[in-house]
Amino acid sequence: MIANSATEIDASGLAKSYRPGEHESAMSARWRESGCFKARPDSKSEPFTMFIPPPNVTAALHLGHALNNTLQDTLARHARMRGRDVLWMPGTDHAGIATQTVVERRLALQGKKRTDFTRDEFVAQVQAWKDEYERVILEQLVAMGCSCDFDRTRFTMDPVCAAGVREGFFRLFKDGLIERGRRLVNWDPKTKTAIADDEVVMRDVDGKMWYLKYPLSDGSGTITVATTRPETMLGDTAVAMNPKDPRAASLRGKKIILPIVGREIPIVEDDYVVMALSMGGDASDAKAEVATGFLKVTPAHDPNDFDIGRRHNLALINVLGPDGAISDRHGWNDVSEQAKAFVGLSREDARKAIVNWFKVNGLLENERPWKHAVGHSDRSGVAIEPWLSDQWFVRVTDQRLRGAALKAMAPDQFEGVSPAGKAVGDGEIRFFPPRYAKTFQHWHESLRDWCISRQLWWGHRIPVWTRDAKDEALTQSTSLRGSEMVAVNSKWSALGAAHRMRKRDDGSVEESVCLPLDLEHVAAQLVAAGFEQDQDVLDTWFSSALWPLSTLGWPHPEKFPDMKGMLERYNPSSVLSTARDIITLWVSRMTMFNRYFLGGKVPFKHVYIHPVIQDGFGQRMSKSLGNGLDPRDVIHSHGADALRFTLLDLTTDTQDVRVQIDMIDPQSGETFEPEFMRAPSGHMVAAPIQKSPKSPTQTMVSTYGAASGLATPSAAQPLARNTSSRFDVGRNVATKLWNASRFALMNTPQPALEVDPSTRPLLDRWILSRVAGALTRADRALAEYRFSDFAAAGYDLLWRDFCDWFLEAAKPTAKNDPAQQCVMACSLSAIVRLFHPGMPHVTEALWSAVKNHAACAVRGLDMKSTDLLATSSWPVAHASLIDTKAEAEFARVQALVEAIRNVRGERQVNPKKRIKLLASANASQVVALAGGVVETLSGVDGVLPITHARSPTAAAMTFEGQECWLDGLVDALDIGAERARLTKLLAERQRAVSGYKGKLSNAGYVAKAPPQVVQDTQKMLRDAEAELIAVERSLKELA
RNA sequence: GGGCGCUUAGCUCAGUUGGCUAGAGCGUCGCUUUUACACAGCGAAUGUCACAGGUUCGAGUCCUGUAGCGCCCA
Repeated sequence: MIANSATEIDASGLAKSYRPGEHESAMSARWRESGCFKARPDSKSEPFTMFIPPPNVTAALHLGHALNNTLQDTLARHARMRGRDVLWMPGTDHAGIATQTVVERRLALQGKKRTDFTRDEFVAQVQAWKDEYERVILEQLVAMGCSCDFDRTRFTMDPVCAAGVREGFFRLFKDGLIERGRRLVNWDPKTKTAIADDEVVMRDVDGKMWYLKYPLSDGSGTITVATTRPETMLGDTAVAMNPKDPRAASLRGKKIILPIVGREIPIVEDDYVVMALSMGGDASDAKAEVATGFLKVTPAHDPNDFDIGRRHNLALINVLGPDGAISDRHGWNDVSEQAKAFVGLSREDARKAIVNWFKVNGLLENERPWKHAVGHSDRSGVAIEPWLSDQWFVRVTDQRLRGAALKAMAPDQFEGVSPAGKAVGDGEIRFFPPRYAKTFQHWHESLRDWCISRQLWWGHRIPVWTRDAKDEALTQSTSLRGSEMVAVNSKWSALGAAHRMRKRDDGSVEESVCLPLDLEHVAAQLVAAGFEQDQDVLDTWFSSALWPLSTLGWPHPEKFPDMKGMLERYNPSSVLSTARDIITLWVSRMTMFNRYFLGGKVPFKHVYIHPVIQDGFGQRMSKSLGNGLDPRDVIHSHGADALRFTLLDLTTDTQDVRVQIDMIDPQSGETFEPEFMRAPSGHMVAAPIQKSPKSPTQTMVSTYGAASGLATPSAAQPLARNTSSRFDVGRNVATKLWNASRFALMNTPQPALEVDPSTRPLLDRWILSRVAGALTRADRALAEYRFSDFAAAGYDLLWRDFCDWFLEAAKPTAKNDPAQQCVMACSLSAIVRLFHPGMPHVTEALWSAVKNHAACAVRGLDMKSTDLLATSSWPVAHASLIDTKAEAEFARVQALVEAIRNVRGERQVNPKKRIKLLASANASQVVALAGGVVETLSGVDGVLPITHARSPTAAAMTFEGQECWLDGLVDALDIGAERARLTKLLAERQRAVSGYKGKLSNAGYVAKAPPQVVQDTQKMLRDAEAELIAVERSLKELA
């Protein structure tokens, strides 16, 4: 019959091979229909909770997401099988700047701008983008097998989350933890918005150091300042020097006439100034070498100068506009005739023009190349501009926030004396791997206030209404200190709003009213009274920081029918699994907010930081390099379980993981290693055009080629998708699991009995002990978030123990031994369960057949079965199942089998050839212990005493220091080959003997090492010596 | 500049209180298409554990220093 043999069902009840595509969506459907991923708030079981780090709706999930979600799902499924009530909360993040930017970029392709639309129209466009990608993301999670409670899927801007954001902002505002201030922010002149410190990436730039001469006002000469930013000199309000500088005394009290502008500015003395090398500067400081000892001070355009300005009470003169161009409309009032020429120039043009002015006027002393780090916007890529503007800040440096976060750390992970007290939540957060606790701690110790306003349209609009103070009496009665916002009592506060006032830099007074959600109707009254709602939206991380609260309906879960009791039950969560760079952006802020809003409760008990996935060259995967992998492509080429298993296997806790990129030939479907080249940026990338491995005339475009625009995919030259042969491991495991299950099931027709392991032969006791050991190993690995070890526990049990030894050894016996069938079926059931958290689809597909053996049991191995594997129990092995004696004995069996196989392999004997073993005393004993297993596994069909006559072609071997012979291996002896084999063995034994002798001749070793270690060495020496003698004798006989 | 890691077989990585004649997977080389699996089985080869010191009876493992790589924060 010519049938599709792969789909043919055999005696096991399973198809002949596992094809992921034929099972995955069916399994997903079964899980969904059963509702088994739903949290059970009413259950008595202990909850196990995770909040998914909500992926940005900017794009589909990449391999890093696949990794993190695989790890979380493995934990979730493991916990579920162990009877926990699992809530894995899914959702997505609106990702303010990032999403707005992708939509604006798409509009730009159509020649349109954001400002061509009204705010509402534009937001609707972004919303459409969000809907599309949210759907894709959720589909990807389902395709990967993630067991999220999808009915509870949240979005950071949905009404439930928005209510939390609104309340969080209101409370912080009311409590004085949110304030407005004119500060230097990281301004992105391209997107025209402020960005947070951690959205700034430092990049080394090949710039220049310019040396500008500034004349002293008394005409006594000039001093030279060194600067990398000459264009900001228009805003200089002082020149600073180090008080220790030898020239300080003679310059003290003098003034400078600022060139171009003509402004008279003081010379101030400040320790911050780096002294010139020639004036006693520190030779180990690279800056001393380029420094002149004089620093131009521009408080409005440099954070360090801002600090100097504060110390010396200097004026802030802002000479730049929001687009980064020189402007006289943002605080620069003393524009001279000469300076007017520079107004309106971009910062790049202004730099050239200023430098040129100094050159022309003989005031440019020098210029030299200077490599230095410049902050760039993570989003738009342009250099950020420290810029003065009114922004909203959360005072995270307040002890109620920062202090609470530090106190949350587990005391033994805190460096120094832990501040944790006995309050709720103190000392409860633990990091895995522990080294990341330091990152968390250091971040808080050097924290600055968090700028939360963004000049965007996409996001949570700031719920504050502002106007110039109008109520004179109220203003008079309020004691305004500096620029601090002060709470006032008013008709608005009487309604329940928070009303605060502050004095602006220019002396005018501003009043702000923040409305909680339930006072939304007051907004109209505020507007009528001349208030205007703030135009800005909140930093994305503000809503993310509330994720563990807002997704559970905080502050009013009673308003949402399905959230009753959820907050109390599922917050804190069990573990947060996330990426390294998120510790500062997210972990910290969730900790501060959760503790602040929930009476000290921490948002999670454990924080697991997963590794970063890199390409084969150790580079981060990125769209522009085209070196990313789409999980959907891997699922297509290898299957979801292969993807998952491989990712688990790669996740060790010491190193980031490398996944080298391969390509799929779109014509043949074949995977091949592409040709790489060095991109102009210095990165290694796949060459834009690749040749087909099958037919070199056929070409295709790499993802780098398409991303860089160096090649355009077409019908003749299609785009080649990325994959990686790294995922072969996972695919192979799925296949092995499938085939092993089929074989085991074929050999276990109807075992319905309970077996007492102690009545079973060595082989059976051994495999059950191995199952128990693997379960212990797997449980411990997951408890410590060592995912690679979890994967290895399953792999070793399945492949090495169950397939290579147990199934092979049981082949001749199982068919006629119901008890052994029971052991086989139960071991298989345990293995399939063990693999389920990592490889849910293939195991669930197997379960339809495996569960039919639920009637058999092994005493000491507890397993409960349900219709679905996902809800069946995790196997529990009692201590009685661990049989150290059986393991030790079986290790001897394995050693003997391997010794025989070694000789067979070396002599290239056909595996089918049956041979005779002339066994030593120990070997005979092991053969007897094994009850036929040695013969089965080593192809021996007769065991004779060592004294038995042997043919001239027999080969010598040793076992446990005793000589044995194998006879009947070959028809004619190749003396040369045999001599080579024995000579090699001889050298090996000699090396061993001298090694052990050396150890034992060391008096210190014998005297100080533990007796057991010394005894072991002595035994190994005795065996090695005996074997050496045996090999020597064999060699002699050969000659 | 500060912090955190990493450097072990051709490649990717394990190696949990120091006991190791250093392991796995892939790749390589033999033998085998044996009725679970060639996405397989059996066997083999391959390492001055980055380098230099130190502690110790004993160091891949602990300490110090050097070099290179990576990430985070300035």
